[in-house]
Amino acid sequence: VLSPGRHDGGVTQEETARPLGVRARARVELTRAIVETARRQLAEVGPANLSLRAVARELGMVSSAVYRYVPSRDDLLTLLIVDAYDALGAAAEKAEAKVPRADLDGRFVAVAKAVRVWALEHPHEYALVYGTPVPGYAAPQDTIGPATRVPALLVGVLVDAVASGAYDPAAAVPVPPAAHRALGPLRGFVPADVPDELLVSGLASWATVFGAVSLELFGQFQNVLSDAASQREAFFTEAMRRTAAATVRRRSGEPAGLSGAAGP
Amino acid sequence: VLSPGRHDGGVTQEETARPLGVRARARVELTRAIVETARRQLAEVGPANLSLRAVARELGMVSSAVYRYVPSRDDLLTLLIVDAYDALGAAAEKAEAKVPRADLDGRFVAVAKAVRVWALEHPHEYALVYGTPVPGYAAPQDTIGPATRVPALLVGVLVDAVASGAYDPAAAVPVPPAAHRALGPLRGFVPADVPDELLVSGLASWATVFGAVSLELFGQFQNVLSDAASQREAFFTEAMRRTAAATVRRRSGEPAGLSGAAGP
DNA sequence: TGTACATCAGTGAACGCGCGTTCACTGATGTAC
DNA sequence: TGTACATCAGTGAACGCGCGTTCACTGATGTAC
Repeated sequence: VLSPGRHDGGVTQEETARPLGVRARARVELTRAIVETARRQLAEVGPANLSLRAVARELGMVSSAVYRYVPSRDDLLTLLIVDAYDALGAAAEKAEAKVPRADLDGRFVAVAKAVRVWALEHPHEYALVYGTPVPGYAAPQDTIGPATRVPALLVGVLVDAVASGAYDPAAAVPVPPAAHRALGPLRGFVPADVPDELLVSGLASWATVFGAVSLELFGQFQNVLSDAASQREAFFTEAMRRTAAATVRRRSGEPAGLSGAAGP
Repeated sequence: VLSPGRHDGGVTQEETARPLGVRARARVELTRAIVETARRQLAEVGPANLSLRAVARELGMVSSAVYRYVPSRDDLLTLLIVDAYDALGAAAEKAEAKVPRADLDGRFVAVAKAVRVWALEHPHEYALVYGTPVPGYAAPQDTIGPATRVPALLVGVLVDAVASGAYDPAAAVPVPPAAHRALGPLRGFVPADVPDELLVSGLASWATVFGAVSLELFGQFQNVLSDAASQREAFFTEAMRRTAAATVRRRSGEPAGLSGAAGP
């Protein structure tokens, strides 16, 4: 019943140096159980229908008891959002790490495919973080760190494209001033030798990944793509390959995915 | 109070040849008023919190009276979904029609910008159709027609790219067999001389458009892009321009947006 | 080692709210002769 | 043109449900002397 989760229930080894007593241990485990159960129910009924009372019911406790462990429904949502970002980020990182560093397109495609697979396996958790925001819920600071794990991988590919010389910054076409200014916050995380052009393309590719996953997951591919899972996967892979080729652009002269296709 | 809407309340001139009596006219107008009010409330509270009772309240009628006009909450949602698709489709068509036919990139960018502007102006209506599906609601057949208006514009651009010779089908790189098979349903609407490659790129661009809009609307660009509306618009435009250039590919030798950037 | 007190977990009832939908009924509007 | 009947709009009450959150309370576990 008390399966291990990804949370500590607010009591950490760091905070209390001495070994945990019976009560403290029970608190940690019950908090985990609550989050775990909430995640299970989230997967069943979706973010909108997730309720504290139902979680309490499944755990055999009275609804008010949950408030000993979680201050409110919103806080429970925050825990689940952080978990979802972390799980998705971990899946993407694992997939990306398996690809040789020099294979930039491969790394991008690996991230994209990992996102898609995770989303198909956890549709409601995906919807929780990338779908319509839960009404009345405002994401606190805690969520922004975990949220950046996937984008960080994509930025890594862009950085390596420049570092390895696969992309030639000197050939970059400048973006309009207003668009340049829009990139301000992102500049805080990206080295200056990655040109604006590459950032814009990178963000567009990010949009392509999540757009494709969301369109598929939210049913927009009905009557457009076949229902066969393997065919959809093949389509997605092909689309991402071409997106990668068009994003991580080669230096002049070298063959480049889509560009190469336009050649003689 | 009884403002004109986009619905007819189930009683059309075609069905009843004779001029509408007082009762029939009142029925039409009240049904319109209900849908109109529902749309207003949708814009305020979002799809999840839309309720029949609240609509009735605003119209000064008792909640059960609404059932004379709308069979159930789901049917009301369907009406709103159809309306949203139609409104978005109309906005996109209007913007696209202003661009010279030969300017393929311009047509794509016009559609993309229209989608974004409409989405920013009607965030909840956008979420209703492109966000997380409403739990427990299954979209009926009525919605698939209106849903295709925007994609149809993009397909039009692809078709014209081939027809005008801007894109050379002979140079197309074939897609893997499984991906080809995935495109089956879409093939029903697209001429055979549009190669698979172009369909894949087109769908990816579609994903880029809605991905970028959704990421922005659902808050994923926080800490990434500046908050300034004009800068965000400039970024979006630039991203879409480059996406268009990478999608509607030129025949060999001609300068092409991003490809041109890689040249000497 | 034992005792007195403080802390905490969990209970059960309640508050106040909102929802979709049904149903018997009244009274007005339309229709057929 | 007038009358009898059928249709329909809208009412008001009710059913049955679920939710988040608060609060006074009991009883068990921990802590300090």
